[in-house]
Amino acid sequence: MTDPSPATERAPGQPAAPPPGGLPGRRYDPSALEGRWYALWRGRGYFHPPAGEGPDPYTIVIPPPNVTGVLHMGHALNTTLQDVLVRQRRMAGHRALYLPGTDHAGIATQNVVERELADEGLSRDDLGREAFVDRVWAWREKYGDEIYDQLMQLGISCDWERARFTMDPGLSRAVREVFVRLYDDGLVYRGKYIIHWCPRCGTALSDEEAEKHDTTGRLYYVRYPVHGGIHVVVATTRPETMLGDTGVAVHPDDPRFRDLVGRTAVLPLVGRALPIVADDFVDPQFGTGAVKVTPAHDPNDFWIGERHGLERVNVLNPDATMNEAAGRFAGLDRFEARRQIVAALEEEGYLEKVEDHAHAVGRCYRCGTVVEPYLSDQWFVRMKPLAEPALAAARDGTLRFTPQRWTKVYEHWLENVRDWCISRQIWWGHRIPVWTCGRGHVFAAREDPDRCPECGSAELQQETDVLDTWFSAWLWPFSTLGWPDETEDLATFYPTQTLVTGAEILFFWVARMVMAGYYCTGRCPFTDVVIHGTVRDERGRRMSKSLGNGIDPREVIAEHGADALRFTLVTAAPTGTDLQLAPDHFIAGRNFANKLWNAARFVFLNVPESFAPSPPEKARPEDAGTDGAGADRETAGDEQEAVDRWILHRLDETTRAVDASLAAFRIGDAAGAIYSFLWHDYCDWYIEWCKAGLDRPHGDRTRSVLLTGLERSLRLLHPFMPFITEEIWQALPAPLRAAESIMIEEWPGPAGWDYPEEAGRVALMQEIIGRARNLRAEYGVPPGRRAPLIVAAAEPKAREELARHAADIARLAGASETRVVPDTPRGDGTVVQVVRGGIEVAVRLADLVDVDKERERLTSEIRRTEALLGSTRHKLADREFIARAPDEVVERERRKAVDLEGALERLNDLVAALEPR
RNA sequence: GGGUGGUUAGCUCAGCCGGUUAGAGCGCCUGCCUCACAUGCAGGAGGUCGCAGGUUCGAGUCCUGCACCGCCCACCA
Repeated sequence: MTDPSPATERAPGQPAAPPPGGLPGRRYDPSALEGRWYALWRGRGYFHPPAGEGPDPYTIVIPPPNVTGVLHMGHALNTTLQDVLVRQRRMAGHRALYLPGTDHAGIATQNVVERELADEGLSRDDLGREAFVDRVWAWREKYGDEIYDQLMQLGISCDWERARFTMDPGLSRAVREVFVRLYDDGLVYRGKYIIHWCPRCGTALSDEEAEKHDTTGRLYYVRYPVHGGIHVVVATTRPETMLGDTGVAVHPDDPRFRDLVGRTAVLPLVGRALPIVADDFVDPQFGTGAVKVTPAHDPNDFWIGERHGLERVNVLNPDATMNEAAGRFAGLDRFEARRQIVAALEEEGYLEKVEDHAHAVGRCYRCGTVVEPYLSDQWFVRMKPLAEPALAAARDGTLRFTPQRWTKVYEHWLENVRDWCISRQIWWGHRIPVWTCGRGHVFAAREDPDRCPECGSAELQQETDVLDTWFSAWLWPFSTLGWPDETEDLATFYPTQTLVTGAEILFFWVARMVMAGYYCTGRCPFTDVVIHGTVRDERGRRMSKSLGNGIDPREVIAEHGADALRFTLVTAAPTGTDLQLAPDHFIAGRNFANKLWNAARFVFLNVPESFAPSPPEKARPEDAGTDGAGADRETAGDEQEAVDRWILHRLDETTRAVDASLAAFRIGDAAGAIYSFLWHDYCDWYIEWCKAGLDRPHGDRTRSVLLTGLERSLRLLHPFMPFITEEIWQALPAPLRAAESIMIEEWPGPAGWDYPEEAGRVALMQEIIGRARNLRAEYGVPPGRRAPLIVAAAEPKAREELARHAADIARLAGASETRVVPDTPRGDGTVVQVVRGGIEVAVRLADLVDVDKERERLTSEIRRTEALLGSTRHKLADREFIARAPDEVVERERRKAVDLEGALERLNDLVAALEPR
């Protein structure tokens, strides 16, 4: 960050960065000023709202990025959207808190440090638990705040004094508090169930952490002999698990197997006797209608086994190699075992057939390894009771989703929620606060205990597992504010208002936060959940490190500035659907910044430093009145007044549009409205109009409007492009600046500039000018050539109005003068364009171009075009060409032909127009 | 299997309560270095709104069905 002192030392009203009377350069250069402003804002405490009594708070908590992370486009989008909302509310007078922080990301971080260790030829076991955890902490100390620097570069207005980390002492205390409460309430339990096991990470995962990937696998049909020469055929996708089979199940009503129920099958390769049981779970339609039952390796089989008292035989080691129960296959990796078992089955005549089979395979969300359903002792949270208030909140509107459709997804998950496996067999994280004493008493405790509360035994053993990283994340909205203590921060800023996130963590995080919010604080932790899309590359692929298709936000900032990045991201993000981004897109944001910069330069060049702007008046009732009254009054106005009023009217319209869009979280629309106003209304029309208006009698009024328009636009734009708006705003005349920074300046509301009559009139003139420009372009009029523009209007009133603006119309249309007449002259080579409301514009071609020369030019152009079209058509008729040329070349030729046909038609029309009628 | 989003210009997308001639940005074509900006200005070309029905005076817009693409969920091994 750059030293802020140059900006702070500036005397009031004396902008230091831009030289007095103007802004430097024809191109906006963000590189130097962004860091300077950020340091200044932060130094002045704008990011740090006080707790306690005061104006309405507005709180957003950041979805804490993984401490291992570097800023990617997803973060840039997510945090920019949040920052827009926070900055806008801050300007609107709220005590806006944007609370930042990072997540310890248990498995992910442990993996990173383990990889680092591996490079040194070490494993975590070489270090031991304590040393390893120290090592992770050291890693965090070194790299953990990197993402903060990156967020600062983005201009995110987070309260860094309130930054939190999920393993902070305070948050760790909150984790323990919740765990113990849940434990005491009977909502946490321990048990031996089938969970998702990642053999690479060596830990259990929650259902959500096992990502389902559609895969084409194989379905193996295996014959299991039953005594008496008959056999039963079962189908399996994981033949290696058959070594753990302890039964065969069929549907109770299936006539094919009625006689088999109660008998035993023999497990091939192993020889174990398998009871054949009848169970409703079995689908007679699928496979052969008979299922091998492997209670230790399949959740369904586990429950079948429970119902029928089948043995559980675990054949896998935690690293997914076969264990000693696998007999001669022991020691093999699961997939190698699969190959060998299939081969053995085939050899021994047990394999009936193999079919391709599409199914979903779970993979570890951290390392991508195929997870194994695995029987083990784990800790779970009973979710049903917690889900109820969370579900009610969505149903009764306490909790709203934007876009709304996510409500259903959220509800569906909660309605079918299953218990949450929260224990992880890793070392980095919150260790489960449960102890067992020497006499077997098990208890949970908020503080590390000295002795067993039941028997006083000092021989205590703490659980070795740590908690799922989401077990701290689900407390985030209140643990960060001091909970379980009744802090002032908590009282002031909780519940929060808006949660902005991607859909991919709706279940992991959002739904669970709502559950924890109700359970711990009795309140919904936020009122609005805004779901934005995923950032994809130009081919629609998710941006990711492994694909190498990511665009690094830091590079975009370095090249184009943070404002350009923010603006492009926000405008490219449609509400709730994914956004595709090519690197070029950021040029649009950069260009807009440059456009604004130069508009400001124009204003400063045309307003003397000493100029004292007077605020534009509000419309009085008669201004906005009926046609008659308005028109009467208008006859009194000067020629620039309508345009001055028009731009103010448009500014108010824009202000309302921005407010409406932001209120509906259509943040891109809000940015688009400001863009369109600034570029197309303010720059393209108003500034051009003003170039004459400034020298007219009411030039100072126009100067005031020019300044007002710029100043209010800057405020509207500030949440989106904080740096450039501050830089320009600081160069404005002092009377326009109430606050010391635009960041804390008042958010503009509509100012009562309702001038629909003038707005309509200017729109008409824009159209007239547009038609006139079109005539010039169509007939290839050389730039310097001026000729009278004829504007015909039947209505006397309309003629009167148009006559008042004749000079501006002529100037902006590039005409020598504007002749306002009752009827359009016909014949004599006069060409006409219809505007609307009975108004037409016309020029005499002979005034503009040499008709004979033009006819000649057009004729030769027609000949050239015809020749080109001929050869293109010839090509397209050539079978050889069609067959051999690449598709896109043929397609290009096709389009070329269409274009040429259109051009030819136009040229012929033009020639016809040259002839006097 | 269930759910859900999409299909509109060459590309990326708007299009809200059904209502003028379907819009924007980028790209493309033509002409301009007009003293705020060539990161710009002006003009222009380009669309059977996925397909088929239906409702309606009127349909990108509402309804039904279909197709394709995507995402989420799911205990048929």
